[in-house]
Amino acid sequence: MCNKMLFDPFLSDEIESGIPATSLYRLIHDVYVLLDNADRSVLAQFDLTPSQYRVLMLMHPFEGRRLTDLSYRMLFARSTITRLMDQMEAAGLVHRVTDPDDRRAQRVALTAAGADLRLRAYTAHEQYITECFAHRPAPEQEQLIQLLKHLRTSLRIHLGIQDT
Amino acid sequence: MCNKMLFDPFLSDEIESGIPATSLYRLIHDVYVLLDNADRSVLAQFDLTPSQYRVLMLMHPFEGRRLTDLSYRMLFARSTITRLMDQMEAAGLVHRVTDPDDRRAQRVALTAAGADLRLRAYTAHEQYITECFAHRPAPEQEQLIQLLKHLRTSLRIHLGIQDT
DNA sequence: TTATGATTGTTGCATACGCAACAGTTTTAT
DNA sequence: ATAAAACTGTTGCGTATGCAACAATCATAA
Repeated sequence: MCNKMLFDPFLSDEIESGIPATSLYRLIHDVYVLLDNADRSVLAQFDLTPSQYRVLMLMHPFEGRRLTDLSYRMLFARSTITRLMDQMEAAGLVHRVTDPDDRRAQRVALTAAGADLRLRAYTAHEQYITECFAHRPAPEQEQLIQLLKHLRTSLRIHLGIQDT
Repeated sequence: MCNKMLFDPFLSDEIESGIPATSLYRLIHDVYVLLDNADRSVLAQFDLTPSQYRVLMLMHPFEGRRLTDLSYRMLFARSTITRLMDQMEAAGLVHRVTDPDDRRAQRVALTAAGADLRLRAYTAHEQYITECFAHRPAPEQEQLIQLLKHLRTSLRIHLGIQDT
């Protein structure tokens, strides 16, 4: 992690287009990278990587979740989910249960410790994120949310299905 | 890469807050991931990874750039830049020159092949990105750009300096 | 001037992730 | 009923990245 105030990952001295799509793309990238870097430090306090945090948030508090289900939702390869679950199971956050209806499948569910960490991490993370955005007025945030929701929907439709 | 229409990385059945900051955070994440996945396939046509593409765009067409400079701009570790440059030098896209003013430093500059690829990749990528966003009306795109610019500035200020 | 500290790029090591292959299981087609 | 296809989770392997340590060089202080 190498930060100075100079962060400007896309400023090309030559190609600096005024093309809206490219500007938009760069902005989303920059904002994501900034947030991701910040995330890491907050979640490290709970010994969680961003991926572990995300999958923790996806766990149903009571029912188990299928690994494949998680991989679809996170856009991760199944093997990555397997390893994430290995880690989190070793850390005592989740436990695997074989699915009674499908003997191929596993279901992973939160342990008590997992549910506890989930809540604590969420609380801290949510507070941190709120601070990050606190410097922009509330109506602006709301407007951004609406616009990004439209964009996300549009992208999901436009970028159809691929395969493993 | 494991896509189905089901992409929903943050939909937690239990914790689904209406907190604006969290929604905003999730949206930015989701949009970034969608775009990043799409990126990869476009850039692969030029044998470029997203990182290689980014650093290519950062290269000055004539002058050399310091590796440290690139690492700051990309928020990458210096070692990562070293290896990126190793690859791109091997591919004949850039070449290293020792800095005459500072014998510690290297400057990397585009080769003719690098400049050529840079332009071709940029053109294709820009066109693709434009298509991705084409489903949202232009004024909406402009509005998003303005809001994200504010946000990026705010984040850069708020998330100050760390160190390696 | 010299000694101490900072900076530059590189390398070794660890981690996170995707892809391909696999065996076990279920589903579908014939 | 059975063969073919699809799906599930796992493992091996390759790649991308960060961190820590390092030598060479520069900058600063005494």
